[in-house]
Amino acid sequence: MFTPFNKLNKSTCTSCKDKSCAVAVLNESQLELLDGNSYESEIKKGETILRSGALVSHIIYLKTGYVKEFIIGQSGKTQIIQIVKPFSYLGLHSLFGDKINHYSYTALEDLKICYIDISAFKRLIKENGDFAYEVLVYVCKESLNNFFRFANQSQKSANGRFADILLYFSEMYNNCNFNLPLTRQELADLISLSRENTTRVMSRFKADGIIKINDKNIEIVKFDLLKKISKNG
Amino acid sequence: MFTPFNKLNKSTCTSCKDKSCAVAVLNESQLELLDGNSYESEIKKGETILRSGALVSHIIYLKTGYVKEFIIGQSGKTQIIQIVKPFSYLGLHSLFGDKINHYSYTALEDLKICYIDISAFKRLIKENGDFAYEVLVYVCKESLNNFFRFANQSQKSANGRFADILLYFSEMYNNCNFNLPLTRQELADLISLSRENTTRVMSRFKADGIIKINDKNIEIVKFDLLKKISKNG
DNA sequence: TGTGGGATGTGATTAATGTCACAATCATTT
DNA sequence: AAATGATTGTGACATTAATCACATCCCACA
Repeated sequence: MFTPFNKLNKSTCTSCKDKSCAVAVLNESQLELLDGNSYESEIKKGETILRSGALVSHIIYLKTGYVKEFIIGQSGKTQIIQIVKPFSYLGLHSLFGDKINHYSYTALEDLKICYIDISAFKRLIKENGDFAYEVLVYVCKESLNNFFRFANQSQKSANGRFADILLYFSEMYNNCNFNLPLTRQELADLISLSRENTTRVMSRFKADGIIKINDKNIEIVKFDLLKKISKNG
Repeated sequence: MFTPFNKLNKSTCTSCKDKSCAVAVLNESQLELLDGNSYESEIKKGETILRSGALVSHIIYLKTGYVKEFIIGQSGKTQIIQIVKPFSYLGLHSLFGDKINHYSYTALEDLKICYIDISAFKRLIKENGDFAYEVLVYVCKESLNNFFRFANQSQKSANGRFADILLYFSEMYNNCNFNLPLTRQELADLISLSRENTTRVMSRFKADGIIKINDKNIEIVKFDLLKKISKNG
């Protein structure tokens, strides 16, 4: 069997154990099409995966690791949209929008991604309705989640926002004890506060015994109180 | 030819002049399927079209008129997500999410909508890849637009937010002179400010000769200055 | 004609948040 | 070892926006 150059030492899409929900519904020949139009790559922590403003030639599937999705606003301030989890697509919204990428993505740790050619991806959508349906589900869910966070955030004060983001991370890692993948500044950019105010809220929560802090490590001690703060403030 | 009861005096989807971009790619038999699973309805100004929390049995296509899309946050405050324009779908995100509707919609004026049965809609997506593609384009564009607004808004002060929303409306109506479809309170809920602060900003802009105000009617006088304010804060 | 309720504008006050300044820590480089 | 720069915590202060209070205005309706 012919093995394309860029597939050396790479798994095929067919045998991939990290398939997305959408790719899971593809048939054998469609998987081969995907396989012939995608290639795997490794990214080092801190590297930029995709930059806002770039033309979209590939969409990116995140196999392992966490990624920061952000934009730089008109005033030059950074706004972090979300922390993207494994098994997600990067740049998908922009692909179907206007072909220009709208978000920037940087790796929060060493990670593995797959580049997928956009024309192949589009062809799969048009050929396989179940695939299209799953992509739609993905896009809509993500959109709903992020909007819910944003909308709630804009109604809350600093305490409520910080409580929210702690719950967000504890849910993401499925653990009350986790290592923040962000600096304090990035945390601030995620909840739209100043860095100083963010650390102040952290100190207050620590002093009140709601959380324990050890550099990047955070442990939620009073979970219920945190939920109450998230709700009321 | 048999005419179903609910189609009396209604146009068919085939002859509809207000088709969405997605429906425009359907073939004859698919249009008939759509026709058999949708019905038109009229809504009076102020009526609720769809409520957050309801199970999604139909999606709604907005043929004419403007609609307010909003959620009520955990604290009870209202957050308006966007003003939905004609030729848009209502409840689409929720359809592909978890079957529960996440946004509420009320009519800002008398308007015409079409209810479309969700199973028929899903069948069209799975049957016709071009249709699915167009639906994806719609969802992604809307998502990008709204995020862009939200992300920018969260970085701006009251002046910047109000300037933004004036530009938003003038673009929507394609006119520097327009009638606000919202009360001052709703305007405040759209840009996440208090009602009082919103009117104060309006008064300031009026005093500075940036806009003219006559009740709900607003005329943008100094367009360039408004853009500058929007940009700088 | 009068009455009640919603919407609106504005002043005074309070609360929250951003900004500035500075010190401490740590990792990396020279 | 010294130096540089990034990150973090914290106090003082300035700025901004929310809240409270109240007066108008307008409209629907008795």
